[in-house]
Amino acid sequence: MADDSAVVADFPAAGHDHARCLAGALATAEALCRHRGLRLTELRRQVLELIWAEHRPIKAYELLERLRERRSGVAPPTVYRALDFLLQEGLIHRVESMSAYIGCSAPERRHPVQLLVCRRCAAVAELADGEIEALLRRKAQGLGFEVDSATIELEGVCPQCRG
Amino acid sequence: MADDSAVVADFPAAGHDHARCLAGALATAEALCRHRGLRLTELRRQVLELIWAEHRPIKAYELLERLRERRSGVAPPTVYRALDFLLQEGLIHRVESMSAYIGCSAPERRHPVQLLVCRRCAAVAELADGEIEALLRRKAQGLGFEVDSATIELEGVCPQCRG
DNA sequence: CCTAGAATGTTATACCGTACCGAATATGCC
DNA sequence: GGCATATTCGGTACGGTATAACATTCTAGG
Repeated sequence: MADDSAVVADFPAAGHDHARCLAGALATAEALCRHRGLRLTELRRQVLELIWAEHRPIKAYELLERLRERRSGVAPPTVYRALDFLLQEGLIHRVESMSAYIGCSAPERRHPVQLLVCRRCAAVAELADGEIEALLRRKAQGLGFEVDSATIELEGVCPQCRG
Repeated sequence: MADDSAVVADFPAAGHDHARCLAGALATAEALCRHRGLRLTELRRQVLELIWAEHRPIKAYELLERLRERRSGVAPPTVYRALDFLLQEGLIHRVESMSAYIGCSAPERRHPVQLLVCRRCAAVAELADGEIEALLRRKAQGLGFEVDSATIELEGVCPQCRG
């Protein structure tokens, strides 16, 4: 049980209940914002919901389309502002290698983030592995470099797609 | 000497000789392409030269501007094609977090890449650390995930900027 | 209420990257 | 050399990503 808490979100299994984890994520976000004195407005909540509904990385302009089915006259800045807020509060992550966004599975605490992205089905697993974090920090320190943040993304094939 | 070869390129020191490492990089690229039976055309050589001349991550459209000072009628695809070739052959790396490109300091052999990017001066150090690679692979394997490639970028402050 | 700050609406534009097609150039074969 | 073939390059047009700047609306607190 040395690093049991490292896996924040495994790849979704076959019988995985989407609706349930969506509801859970929204509830957590609501609680978290209340606790931090922030406003999870209707817009922000809708964007977060659309992201979790996908349960895969989703692109900003895809969100824009979906949002337009619910609200009229939504323009890019509207989406990007909501994304900025959610990123800021650690409620979502940006997948750099895809220019896309995905819900964070453990937003209540700040944690290092390592993403495993399947190149077949685009499913994502999320790690918050302290051992990786520590090793990277140690290596950087060896060069006198002080790490502020890290982008760690592994592309490969998930267990489901390996069959 | 467990991991002495991990640091491929440290942050450039004060008295660092730009011209020399540019020349070295071009010579290496030339040798490497000859060895692989590939054509380091004038265009590709010029793009590689512009990237190394900067010695910092440089953006595609910045390269485009610089190229236009030497050639007439250069359009985006011209630059991107050259970049694709150089990326393919491991002669340069893409810095995902900046949408920019930087020369690889050890192109002769394929290696894992970890980049340390200074958020003050944008200087970059390059690691090819097998220990990091192995740890990531091991963690991924724990989830049944098979890693094909990785994007590892650390943002922070370099020793020079820390003063 | 009233007001200051936050959030959102709206327009326009900058930046990053690619599909596609045709021209030029290099390479291998006779 | 002359020819067919494949690679590379020029150039147009466009699509995807993101933000600047300013107007408007909403919200919380006095």
